[in-house]
Amino acid sequence: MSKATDILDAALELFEGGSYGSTPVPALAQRAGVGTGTIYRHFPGKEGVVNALYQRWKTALAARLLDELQPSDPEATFREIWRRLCSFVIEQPAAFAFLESHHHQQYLDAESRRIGDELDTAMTELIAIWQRAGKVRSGPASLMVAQAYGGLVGVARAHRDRGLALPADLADQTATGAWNLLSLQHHPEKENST
Amino acid sequence: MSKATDILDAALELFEGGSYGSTPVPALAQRAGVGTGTIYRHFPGKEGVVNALYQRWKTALAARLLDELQPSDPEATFREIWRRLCSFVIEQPAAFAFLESHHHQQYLDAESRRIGDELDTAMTELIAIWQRAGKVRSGPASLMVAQAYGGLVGVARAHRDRGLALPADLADQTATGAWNLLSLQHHPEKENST
Amino acid sequence: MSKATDILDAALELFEGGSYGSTPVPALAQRAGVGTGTIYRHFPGKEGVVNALYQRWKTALAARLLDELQPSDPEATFREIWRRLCSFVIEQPAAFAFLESHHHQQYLDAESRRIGDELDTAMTELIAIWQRAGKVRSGPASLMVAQAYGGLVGVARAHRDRGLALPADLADQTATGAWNLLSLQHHPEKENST
Amino acid sequence: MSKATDILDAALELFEGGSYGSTPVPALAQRAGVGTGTIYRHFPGKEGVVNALYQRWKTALAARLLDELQPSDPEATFREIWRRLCSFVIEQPAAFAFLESHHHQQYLDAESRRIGDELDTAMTELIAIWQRAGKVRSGPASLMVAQAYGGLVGVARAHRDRGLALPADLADQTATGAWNLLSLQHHPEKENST
DNA sequence: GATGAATGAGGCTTCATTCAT
DNA sequence: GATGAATGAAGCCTCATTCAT
Repeated sequence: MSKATDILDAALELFEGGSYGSTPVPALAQRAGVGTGTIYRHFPGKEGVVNALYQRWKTALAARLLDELQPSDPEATFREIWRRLCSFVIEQPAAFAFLESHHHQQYLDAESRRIGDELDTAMTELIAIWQRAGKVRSGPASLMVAQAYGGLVGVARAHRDRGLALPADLADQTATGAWNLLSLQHHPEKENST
Repeated sequence: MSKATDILDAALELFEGGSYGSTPVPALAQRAGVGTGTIYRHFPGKEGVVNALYQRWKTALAARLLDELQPSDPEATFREIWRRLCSFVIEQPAAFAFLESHHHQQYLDAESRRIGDELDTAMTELIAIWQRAGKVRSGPASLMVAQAYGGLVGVARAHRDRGLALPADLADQTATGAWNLLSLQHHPEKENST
Repeated sequence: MSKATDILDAALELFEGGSYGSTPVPALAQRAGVGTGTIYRHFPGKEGVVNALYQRWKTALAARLLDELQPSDPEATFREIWRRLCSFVIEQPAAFAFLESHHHQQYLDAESRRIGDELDTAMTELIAIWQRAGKVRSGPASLMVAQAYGGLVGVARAHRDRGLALPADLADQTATGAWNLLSLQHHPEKENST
Repeated sequence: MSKATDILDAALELFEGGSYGSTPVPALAQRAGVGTGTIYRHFPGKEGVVNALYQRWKTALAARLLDELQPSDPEATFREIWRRLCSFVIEQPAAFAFLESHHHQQYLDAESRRIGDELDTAMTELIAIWQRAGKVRSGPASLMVAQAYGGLVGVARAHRDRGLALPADLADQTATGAWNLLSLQHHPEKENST
């Protein structure tokens, strides 16, 4: 199985920036240190590689965020999830960037999409529960998740594209702001006045 | 010049989801209602089209955000920019999605990259100024920009990928949270206690 | 349409001997005097070429054998069909050899198989009618067709493979023998004695 | 040497229909119940297998037809050969089909071609002798052999391709017709009249 | 001797670009 | 200026063969 792992590791390096479409299979093989044909002994084809890679890391991310999560009050739970998410981003920025830049791409198969949606759904449902408990403001839960999660995606992309350093206390710097996206009431009447 | 505009409009529809690499030029020509050869009378090639499209919309976005911006206090200025940004997302979600999914792609030329960075830089400098004025918390300005801006990108992607409705008061729902990402102090010591 | 015809003509020359599987598409393009990509503008692919070729010649053969066939007594009708068949073999030996060496090959599509079976069926039914009229001996009609027709296939293959000359009076030399395959009673009791 | 025989038996099953070109060596190995590499311990390669198979069965066929053939008058001799030929077709239809569909294919080596031609030549010379003895009509002997032999090939192909049953008395049903192909005079002047 | 994972040359096909009309 | 048929370089993939086990 070492060859399959080598191939997936090489694929992560090469596909990370969204260059799946423009990376030839021989280039992937060379980076993995195997022959071109070896790719096809371990995966059904190029799409098989990108789907295996997506599933591998999306599963790892979901496990990281949700495994053995202790029940607690909403804000503490959110901060714990956020801390885990930031630790994943810091430890695996390439994998995180890959997952985001390949989300909902047309070459992902049904299983990849299912796994991808599963995490989204779990997060959105958590928010909805907290809304019913009065701990999160009203409004579309999926919009809040998208904004909070997207903020961290933006940070990861800035790291990859422009070399932004990821501080060790990333969670500390961003958790309060992220939680406020969910909990703080907005003041539409005031925002429209000048 | 109507043909060139038709081509760029067709390109926006086809490239939006990141399918630049897998869209054949003849398909672009057909969608634009012109002959294949006509593409090459108006653009140097396929990369020429995507670069022109990127520059067109990045320029439009920058103009929308910054033109005739009245000097005001930081929070009001931020809210005004945010309102303009949300109006752009709502009016041109395809263009916004295109800009994000093609950010820093390898086929973008130097001019496209320059224009892309220009807006990032302008935003980051604005934050830095506000930091020096004590209106924004300390920390890496580019990280804050990345998180706030990325949050809206996440919303736009959820709209495109999962059909999330973009509410008319999107700016109202998100501006306060976004501003807090920049202004609120975080409390690292508390986050580590439970 | 000239290019499509050029391609089919080249394909007949190259595929004739059963070498469909081992003829590269670029070789076919070169023989046809076109670029490799041009094949794919006129046919869905390599299998599309061999199917179009099969249907073209099988249709031509069927038309040659059956069009405007005057009703007559069985032997005269058989001799007329045989004469037409031999004229086809003499005029188009390559096409006849191609049809036989590709009969029932796995890459033939449903339409090709249908056309191929159609001619077989028409011939077998004609024999069956003549059997009921008492003009052809009893026994499996399809076996008789296979033997008579196969005899001419053997001649065509000997022409192709070993340079056997096809005499202008091929029909005269072979028609009586072919008719006797259908009409003469055999004498099993005598054949088994020594 | 059992492994070599297993490989040849598997090759006969797989190559019979003309699918030599499209059958991968690993598939052949699997059907034979041996490892892929084992093929190369017993044969020089894929072409070595098909040539060995061709020579094995062509030799077997020639031996069947000619061994211990008692001198007799031409018709009796022909009927004996024909009876042996039909028994081969009935007992080994796959081998007979294989021999015919691979006749004169380009991947056959010199030895295979020599053995293949040898049987053709022996038959043609027998006819020529009978012609000089006045027992067979005048005309190209190789054409007569081709037609008679080809008739049986047609029957065997109809068996394989369309499921035609091979009757136990195949020789009885076909021998007289086949002999008449050689012996009966044709009547060209009559065939042209109506 | 037997194996089958690994290889890479070569096959089929796509598509960005050209150019005669 | 506009067109789209033609092109061929380059991509994905197969499979005959090898060789370390």
